This record gives sequence, C-alpha cells and structure tokens, in this order.
Amino acid sequence: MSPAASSRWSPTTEQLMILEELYKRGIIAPNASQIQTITAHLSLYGNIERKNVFYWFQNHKARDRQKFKRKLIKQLQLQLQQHLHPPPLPRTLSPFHPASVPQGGLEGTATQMMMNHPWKVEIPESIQMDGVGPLSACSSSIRSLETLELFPITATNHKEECNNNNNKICHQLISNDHFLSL
Amino acid sequence: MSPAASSRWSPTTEQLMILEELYKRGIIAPNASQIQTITAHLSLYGNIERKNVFYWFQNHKARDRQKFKRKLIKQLQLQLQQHLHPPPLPRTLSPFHPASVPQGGLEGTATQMMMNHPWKVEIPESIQMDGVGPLSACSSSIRSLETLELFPITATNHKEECNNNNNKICHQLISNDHFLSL
DNA sequence: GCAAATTAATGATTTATTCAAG
DNA sequence: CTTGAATAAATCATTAATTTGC
Repeated sequence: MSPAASSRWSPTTEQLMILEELYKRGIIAPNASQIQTITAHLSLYGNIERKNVFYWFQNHKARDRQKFKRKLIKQLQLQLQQHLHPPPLPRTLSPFHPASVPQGGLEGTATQMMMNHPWKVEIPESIQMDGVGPLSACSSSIRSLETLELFPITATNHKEECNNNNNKICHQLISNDHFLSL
Repeated sequence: MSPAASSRWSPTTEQLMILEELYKRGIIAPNASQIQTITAHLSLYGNIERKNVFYWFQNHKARDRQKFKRKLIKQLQLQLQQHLHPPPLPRTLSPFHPASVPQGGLEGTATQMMMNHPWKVEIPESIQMDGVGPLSACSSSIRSLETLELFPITATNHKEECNNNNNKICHQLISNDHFLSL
C-alpha cells in the first residue's frame, strides 16, 4: 500500500485530540505562524500539511457555531411552546429559575465563549513568511509537549486581554499575516 | 519616500489593463501556478504580490456577478412593469424580439460567459509549490507579452475543451493545487 | 459476520459579506 | 464610492459510521 493513497487528510486520534485541546484553550483562528507551529508539531503524529490545520480550525469554528445556534433555536422554541401551553408547575418558580435560562456547559462540549470574538488578538509580530518566506521562526516553542502541555503559542487564553487598554494597537496587527501559507 | 509606504496594493494602469484582458479572455479563477506566472509578469510594471493577484480575480469575479445580477433584476422589474402597464406598441412584436431577451453585450463589459463555470479545467501538473515550495515552474512562458499577447497560460479559451472526450481525466487533477501560495 | 446500501461527519472549495484604505 | 483585503457562510465531495439483508 502506498502511504499516500487517500485524497484527503484524515487526522489521527492524537492529532485530533491536540487540535481540540488547542481549540478549547482559545486557539480559534490561528494565524500563519501559529499554523506553522501546530503543523510542525502534529506532523510528529502523522502526515499533515499547513492547509489541513487551517481548514480544520475554520471548519471547527463554523460548525461549533452552528451547533450553538441550533441549540439556542431549540431552546427558544421550547420556551415558546411552554409559553403557549404552560405545563402545571409548582407556583413558586421565578423567571430566574435555571430552567428558563440557557445555562452553559449543557453537554460538556466547548460551547462557551462564543459570539463577540475578542479572538482578534494577534501576536505583535509582523512576520512576513509570505510565499518564498523561509518559514523560520517559531520552532523554539516546539518540543514542549510530551506532558500534554500543548506548546503555549504565546496567545490568548484570558478572554479579555487587549479589549481594555489599547485596542487600537491590538487591532490591525493582523494585516499581511493571515492566509499566505497553506 | 520608502518604496513600501502604502498599506495596500494599488495596481498601476498597465497592471490593471492586463488583468482585465486576462479576465476577459477567460482567466476567471487562476490556480496557483497561473497566479505565479501572472504575478511575475505584472511585477515588471510595479510592485505586486501573489495574493494581490489572487484577491483581484476573486473580487473582480464577484463584483462582475453582482453587476450582472443587478442588471437582470432591473430588467425583470422593467418587464414586470411593462406587463402591468403595457405601453402602446406596434402590434407585430414577437416574444423573441430582442427587447424581451436579456441580450449579452449590454455595455461592452465582460458580462458574457457567466454561470456554468467550465473553468474547472486545470493544467495537468500536480506541482506542489506548497509552503517551502521553490515556486519554480512557469517562468518560461514569461516574456511573451510585449505585443499584448498576454502569455497564454495553457488554459481555457475555447469554452469546451475537455468536457467532451476524457472529462474523467480533466476532473480531479485539481486536488492540491489551489490555494497554497498567497 | 460481511459487504452493499444509506446516512452522518467532516475535509476542502467556492461564494457572499464585511471592513477599511484611498 | 470604489475596491483591496479578510472573514464567514454555504456548498461540494469524500470518507467513516451505521444500517440492512443475507
């Protein structure tokens, strides 16, 4: 069997686990150098290209949102139905009862921190790496996994980081860095 | 003035002319190597990057379609109005009269050959060029302009070329070639 | 058990929308 | 107002789950 018989990448279990862990930790839309690092790391566990990583995050984000929206809709429909046909309830049920609030952690999946993406925060590096770029940089943080520590890619775990003080600086540091690789 | 003082590319007149000519000739969504070639060529007339070429074609295609759609809608509205308030017309007007057909070439713009994109035809080269790729290839066809001949990128001017005989071969040669560069 | 047939997930592209420079 | 750049949504296509009949 040739080792590249498939037309599309399918992640190994380990790769998948790492990707999901990264996502849960806040790497939602990695930039070029992050992608490079992640790819390098995951290639220890099987064939993988940068574009695979890119696509994975893109799709995961989108489908996570879909799931979230669907849940919201379902809940709203339920609420509506209950509004029309109120079931016999114990009298002392305030509108703040957990049953009428879309509480987070509904299933253990990563359906928290959604909408209002303050994930625009980027690493203040206007690295080029574009096209002929030597794709150097970011190879020192590699080799820090091993204990499932998931090589800290510098970025964005505390949901608010830039949005307070100097969001003018944080914004628009993204510029040329985004697509490019693949 | 530093030669890279602007934050975004703005095409020179010559670059724009060439791009539009290419578009009119059927290069609607160039693949990686086409982009490479075009970029190399256009860089003779000013600074330009691959991603500029990519984005230009993407936007041009999209906005051309927008224009087309808007025109169609407008015409349909007109027809509808005329249906409701039929103006005094000469009796002998068949439904095939040009006035009732959205005829092409309404303005000289490239509003023909739209929809039904058989532009999927690609060059049968599964060149990689990905990331570290040496971005070689396709530098031989360069230097054939000069007489506005617009360096024939191998592809797709006669709308039907592959769709007849061996479309199984033509199809699925696309695979890994598309994004990558930028 | 085990393939053929269906369905569900998900990798990869394309298209539409949005943001912001000029 | 136009248009380069970037992101998100929609769509296509292939692979994995799964069902089903034998």
